Amino acid sequence: MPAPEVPENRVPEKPRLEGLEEKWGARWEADGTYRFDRSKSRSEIYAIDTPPPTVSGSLHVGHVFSYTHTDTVARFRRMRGREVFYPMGWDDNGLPTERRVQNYFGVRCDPALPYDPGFTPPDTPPSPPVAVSRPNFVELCLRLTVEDEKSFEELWRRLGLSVDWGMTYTTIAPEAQRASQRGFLRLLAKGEAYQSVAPTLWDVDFQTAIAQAELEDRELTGAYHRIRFGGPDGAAMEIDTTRPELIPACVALVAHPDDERYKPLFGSEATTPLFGVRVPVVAHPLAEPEKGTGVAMICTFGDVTDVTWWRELKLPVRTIVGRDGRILAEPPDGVSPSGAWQELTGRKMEPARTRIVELLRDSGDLVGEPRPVKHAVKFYERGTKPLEIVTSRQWFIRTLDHREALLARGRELRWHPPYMRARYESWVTGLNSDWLISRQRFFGVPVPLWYRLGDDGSVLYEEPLVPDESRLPVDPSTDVPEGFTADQRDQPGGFTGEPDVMDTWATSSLTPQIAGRWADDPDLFRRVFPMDVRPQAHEIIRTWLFSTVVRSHLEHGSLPWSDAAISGWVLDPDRKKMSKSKGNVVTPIGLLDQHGADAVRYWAASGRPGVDTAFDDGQMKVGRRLAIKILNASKFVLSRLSLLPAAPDAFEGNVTAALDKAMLAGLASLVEEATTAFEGYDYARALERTETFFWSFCDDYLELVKGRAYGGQGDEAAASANRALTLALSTMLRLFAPFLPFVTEEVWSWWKEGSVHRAAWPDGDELRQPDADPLVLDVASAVLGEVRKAKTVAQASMRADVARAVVRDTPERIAALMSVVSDLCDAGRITELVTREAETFSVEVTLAQ
RNA sequence: GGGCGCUUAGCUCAGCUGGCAAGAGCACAUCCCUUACAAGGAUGCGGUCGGGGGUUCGAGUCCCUCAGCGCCCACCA
Repeated sequence: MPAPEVPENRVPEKPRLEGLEEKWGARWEADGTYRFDRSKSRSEIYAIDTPPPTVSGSLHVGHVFSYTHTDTVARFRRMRGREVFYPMGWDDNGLPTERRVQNYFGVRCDPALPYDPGFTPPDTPPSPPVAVSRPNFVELCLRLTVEDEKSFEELWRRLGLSVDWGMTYTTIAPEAQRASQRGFLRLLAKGEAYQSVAPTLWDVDFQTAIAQAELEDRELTGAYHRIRFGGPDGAAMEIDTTRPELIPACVALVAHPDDERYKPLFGSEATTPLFGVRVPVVAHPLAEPEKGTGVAMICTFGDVTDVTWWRELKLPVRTIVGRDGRILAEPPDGVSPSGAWQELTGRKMEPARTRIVELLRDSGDLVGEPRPVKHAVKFYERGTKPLEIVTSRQWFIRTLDHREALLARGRELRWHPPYMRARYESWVTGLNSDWLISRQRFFGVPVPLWYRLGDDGSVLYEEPLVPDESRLPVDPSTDVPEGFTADQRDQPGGFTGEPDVMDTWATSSLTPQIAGRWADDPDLFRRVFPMDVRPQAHEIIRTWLFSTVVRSHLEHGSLPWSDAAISGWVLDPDRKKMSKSKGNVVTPIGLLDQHGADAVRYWAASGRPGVDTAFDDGQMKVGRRLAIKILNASKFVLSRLSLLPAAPDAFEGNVTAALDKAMLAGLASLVEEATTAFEGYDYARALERTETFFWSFCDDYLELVKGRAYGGQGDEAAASANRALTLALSTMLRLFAPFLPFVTEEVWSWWKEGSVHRAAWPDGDELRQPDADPLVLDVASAVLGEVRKAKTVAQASMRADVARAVVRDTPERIAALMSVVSDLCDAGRITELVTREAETFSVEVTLAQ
């Protein structure tokens, strides 16, 4: 049978990985391969709530790791026939951007300054920094983030993320601000957002309030100071404290109600050393008799326990710490401005502590010497100084009232891996305050409110002026509330703008609403919400995941998504989390240059869901080798086939050989296993199984079938082999496509029309042959292995001829072996194959001379 | 203080509902230029599955307990 004319053989002579990323990246963009079709209905769509990376920093290996995980799932779902809604977002509002802009341009924001339309930043950052208005500052933030976002997009394209780049959002853009402000106003209308003047955690460097979710504990070395107070009965009362500088802020001494030592003193008064202020001795169950002397001083405010005591015992306030972290100029009520106060005022905490210890030692009120102690101190996670507690007016969203409902939402959500839910549970269970969303910062979404001013110029906070939703987004510092004119700003009887912005989480908690264009495109929103999956890292369960659940629960009465896929961290080889500060970060673009995108993705996809994974460039080399192997094996399968460029059915023919059927049966099981794994978000298992199958396919099946495929056993036998080979290749390419999008697309293009990434995910049922016996391939592989071993032991080439091979095995396996004798003899170059029944398997090999 | 996870070859890890005379890759050793692949291929060396106890015909796999590591949470004067 003469081979038909081949118009063009698309299999390259020497397949290479080089150039595939540029080639296919451009093609996917031109063809709109990953473009989202918004005409599809909710049930046809698979919607992903992509984490928007913080653009004021750089993408690191950890990002590459976790975004690859999501991309494999997106590609799987797309091939399964879902229309995948997979936008990218950039988180560009908030403190990180402010800090970067300050350093990059050498500016600082002064909200009191007027806007300067002609402002251009100096060429080199000046020191000290130039003060600029808030609108000027915001302009600079926008200018810098646009640049960052370009480079981020470039990296993601190199990595091969299958996002629709036409749907990108940013958290500072007007659309995001509109969604964020709308969400806030609706909570305000429902009474779920409220303002309160209360002691809150305060960062003295950033000079802003901090939410519970942004706290972290750090171990510091401090010292217990035993301090003598004047007791009510004339005797001394001693307390232990790590913060003696707060003595002037002391408002009471406290002991446990059942503490017999102090029971008689409750209700009487003690006197503070140095300041001579009389403070009550009170009882509260939080005081621990075993700790120190059993008596503690309550200050306003040294820590959150002080706040609890102060609130529950209705104590007065003696504020001594200012918002800049220094001791105030004016002493609190009852403290004399002369004497010890003069020694402390204006000092920061550390110097104040040093000084007051000297004073106490001089006055004889320090008992013994300070005893060093290691203790946990609360910090803002981005901060460098311990947090103080400052009384201020702040905005909150109610969470405590909804604790049970939020726990129920956590149980409704499907977690991958499931044990990650424990982190959510412990966070929600441990909530101790509502969600503080206002920040005294500049580059963020403004709290969209104004306040009426009284005739005396006082701010009437109780009467916020609310903009109509149609006006959003508004900036209260420049926009004017309905019914007022600009010249009434900050005038008695006029209005004033709310100066605060919302915390970045208050906006990013709405990523499903922002990406789905809740405020601007209700039709789209209905098609994508609630979404299918939130992929994210475990460290931000208490912030991003939690806050998103809160917003969706309060606004829509539902979960924001049905599944949460939690990824782990990348650890450096010393098992520490990779981070910039440790100086062990490898740049992602360098990795892609060195190993190639498919190889890097292979490493990433090998990391189990939720599991912290070691950075391992050995794995990337393995991934690269796998990609090369796919090129070469594909070339073998396709290159000699005469009908190559024609349609897939050019390889029509029946699979008749037992060996081919056995291989396809194994492949069918693989497809089912990979599908199940992917549906449970276990991409790593899908990859591992596919890879294992592929290597044994190459090592054993390909070797066994080679001679027959070339026509060594006649046309019909060759047809079976070639049919099975192409079927297997087509299947494996699709199984690998989510992981290795570039190399699979390349091979696909050699013989198929369209993108492999829009091809249908394989179906195990279509591969399975009715009378397949998997044993055939197993036995043949085992015998082939023994023959190879014999050749290796004899230090002979694999081409060496085998004069005679005696296979001993069970009758069942011998029967299976009989159906592949010709293939086996071809592959092993065996002249004579003899079988003997035996209990255990063995092969006796005699090489030809 | 409470909780979660991990502990399997030198290294990085699989091992899902108990059947494994314990697996992969890397590294290492020996051999092989074989027409898919020498930036390859073949073969091999290497582990009493953290310790102890229990359930079971049978445990890396289930239960108890101890230890180490990591993380999450906690009102840590």
